[in-house]
Amino acid sequence: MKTEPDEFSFDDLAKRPKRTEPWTGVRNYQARNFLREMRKGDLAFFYHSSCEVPGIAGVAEITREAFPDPTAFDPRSDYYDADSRRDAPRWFAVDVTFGRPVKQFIPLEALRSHATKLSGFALLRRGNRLSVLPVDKKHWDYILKLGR
DNA sequence: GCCAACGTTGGC
DNA sequence: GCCAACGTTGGC
Repeated sequence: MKTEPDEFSFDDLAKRPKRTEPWTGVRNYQARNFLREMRKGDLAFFYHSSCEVPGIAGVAEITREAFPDPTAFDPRSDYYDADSRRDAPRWFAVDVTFGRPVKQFIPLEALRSHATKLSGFALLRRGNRLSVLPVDKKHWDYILKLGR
């Protein structure tokens, strides 16, 4: 799961009540579909994007499965979408809870340097812009080791 | 349904 | 700030 640390960082997540934050504002259908596939207890890499050193800062846990994204119903929200109605929601959110930091931050550059082992990992695909994307088990395990 | 124009993302 | 890569929009 990607976030711009200037807006909301992994440290910010740790400071939230119950170390939990609703993951709202996803407005891409493919990313939304990945969100909806998440199950309670699933783990996610918390990725910092659009910053000085992009990369993985830690591990988070999905603590609530997909529910209608309330920001889509709020005309004052940047993420308001008049086409998403309460009786037919278009956008969804999940609750994300702080899991643990990785011992060493894993820069995107490091991930790229393991491109062979991480072949097929969506984050490394050219032109990738999804804010929520899947991680294969084998990739997950390999990346975790990079952060030890 | 096509496609040009435009907007956004995100690494560099 | 630049720009490639996409997604979305809207005219036709």
